[in-house]
Amino acid sequence: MHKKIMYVCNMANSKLYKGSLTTIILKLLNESEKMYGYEMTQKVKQITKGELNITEGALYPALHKLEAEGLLDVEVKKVDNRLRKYYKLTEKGNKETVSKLEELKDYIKTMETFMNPKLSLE
Amino acid sequence: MHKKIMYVCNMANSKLYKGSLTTIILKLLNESEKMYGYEMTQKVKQITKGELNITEGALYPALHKLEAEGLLDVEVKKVDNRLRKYYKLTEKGNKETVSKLEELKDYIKTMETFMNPKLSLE
DNA sequence: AATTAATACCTAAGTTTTTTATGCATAAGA
DNA sequence: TCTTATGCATAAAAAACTTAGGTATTAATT
Repeated sequence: MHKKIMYVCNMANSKLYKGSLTTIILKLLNESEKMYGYEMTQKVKQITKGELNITEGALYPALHKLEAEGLLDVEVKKVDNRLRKYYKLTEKGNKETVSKLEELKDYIKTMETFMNPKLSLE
Repeated sequence: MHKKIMYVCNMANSKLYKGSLTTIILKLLNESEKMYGYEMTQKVKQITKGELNITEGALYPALHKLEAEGLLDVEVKKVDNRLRKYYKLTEKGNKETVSKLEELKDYIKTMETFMNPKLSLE
């Protein structure tokens, strides 16, 4: 009747993943053309070899928000008598993806500056 | 009497910096031995050429938390009749810094996997 | 001389994002 | 038959940050 509760490892135990979920979703859709939520959780787990597990409690609200903002389009399909909600990027979503990936690059560059501060200071 | 309100640019307009403030603080103290809060905001602005501005509303509570966790020690000094609270890493803080920088490296590596997914997938 | 900007600390309300903990339903496997 | 996997969802709580104040001293500008 009741589901067994077992949490594995959310967001790699690291707070750094906070704020990057949107970027991850957009990049996944940029690669795969169309995906459904559950598929994204599995794909991320696979790509990162289990290091990064996005939780459904974070994912679904995020998808709904992106849809409401006009960045994603949804298409519901029934496969094996089970519903799947396929998401894909809109025109606006494509632009936002480019911008988010730029931000990620900038973020990484900035944080690497902190890692090797000697290079940037006198 | 009243302070002019003028916000410049918080956290580089990017949500990605959420969750990285602690890492930034620890790394700054790892480099500089001891620093005070206001000095940190200026240092970060300088190092990132204005791209990243940490707000005091985020910084001070973060410093208090790190102190409460035993990662930082405080020493109050009066300079020019103005108070400064100098923070430095404790033994525990040094270890946490190593661990946080490891996490940052892992995070960057993982996110770069998303940027160049062809390399990691068949 | 008076106002503003800079230095230096602080906090509290509100927002956003994520975690945690559920809920429902079907299919597959042990 | 019971559990795991698939697939969606939400709601309360926690966490982190933004926004918007506040106090006080010193330096710079008007």
